[in-house]
Amino acid sequence: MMTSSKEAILAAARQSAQAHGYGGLNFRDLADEVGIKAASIYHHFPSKADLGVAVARRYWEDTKEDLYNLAQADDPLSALRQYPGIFRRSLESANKLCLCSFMSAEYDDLPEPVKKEVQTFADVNVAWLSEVLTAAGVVSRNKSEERARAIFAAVAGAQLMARSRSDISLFDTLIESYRATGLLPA
Amino acid sequence: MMTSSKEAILAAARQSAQAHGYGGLNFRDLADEVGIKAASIYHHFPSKADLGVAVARRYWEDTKEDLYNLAQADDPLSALRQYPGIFRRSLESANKLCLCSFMSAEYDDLPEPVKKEVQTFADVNVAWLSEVLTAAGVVSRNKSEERARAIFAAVAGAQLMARSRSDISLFDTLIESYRATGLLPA
DNA sequence: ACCTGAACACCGTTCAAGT
DNA sequence: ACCTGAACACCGTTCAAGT
Repeated sequence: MMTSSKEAILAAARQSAQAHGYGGLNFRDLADEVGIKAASIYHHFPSKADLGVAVARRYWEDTKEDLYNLAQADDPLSALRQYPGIFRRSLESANKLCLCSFMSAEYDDLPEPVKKEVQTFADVNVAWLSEVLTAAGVVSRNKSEERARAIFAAVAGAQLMARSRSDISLFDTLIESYRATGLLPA
Repeated sequence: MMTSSKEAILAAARQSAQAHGYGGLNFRDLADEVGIKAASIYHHFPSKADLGVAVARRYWEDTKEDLYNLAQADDPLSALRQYPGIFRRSLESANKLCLCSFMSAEYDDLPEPVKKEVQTFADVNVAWLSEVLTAAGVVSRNKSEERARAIFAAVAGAQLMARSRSDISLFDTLIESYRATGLLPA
């Protein structure tokens, strides 16, 4: 299976951005990883902003597919209960953060088109949660989006806190607390 | 009222770190703001790591005092209801993030002593919440710390999401949702 | 199309010198 | 004590030029 330089750059950039953010993303290390020179990256992505857009877009596209598969494979309530697992997997993978959480922190220094992709990531999550919450009968349709936002923000916060202690079990405990208090369905 | 250079550096560094993170903090811009030269900062802080430690420590010290005052001025339940206001004020101030949320994202690239201060910030918040939750009779003592962590993580997540849309009203809505679901007392 | 050398801008840091 | 100009080594970013 042949992997193009462009795809290899995209994959490496995603890993780096989840660990070091958009600001911490650097072309020399990225190039080393891919096996080309830093300047060569500019042939595939005209600027760092373009790379940032491509990485963030691919990120929400992949997440959207994961969420779709989750909803296909299971009933709404089961799918909902597995949702935090997506954020857990980032922590399992070298204590990495959701790309869009990191970029939300970096909001002030993000090129405008990158900001848009970050917001789309949130939109994709909220739309999916909203749909599944309604289908599972957890909330009425007119309250589902508000609840979806609350869940998304809280799960992202749990991931951030767990990362700051390199402690996945803390993430699990937080999610359990969200269930115990009623933010997430038990 | 005379402000020493050291205090001025500390204040400016805090503002910058809340907007751009530890990585985005740079001595030349900082010096400009204070009205001295970059090299002069080293007279007060021997290295960037030392400045980072000082900023983070001062940050949790100030927060600890704010929390103490909050608990002094009001009954436990009122104090608890005002807790999210601390995070709201950062957003009001040029859409800034909690310093320690930003540094949690940057965890991989933080000097070890800075990581410690970031964790202390979380500890201070959790200890205060735990105390107030118990005093307000919201939870039993043996469950208060778990609940305190959940609230801290969720409120930090709400601030992060609101920042990514530059929308304080989103923060307010999220907090209201936490109240409606029972994570926070109504 | 795909890649690179070399330059540019900027960073944290140091240090001898100035007040 | 407190500050600075100038320099250092390094690194991210860019572009004109190579194949």
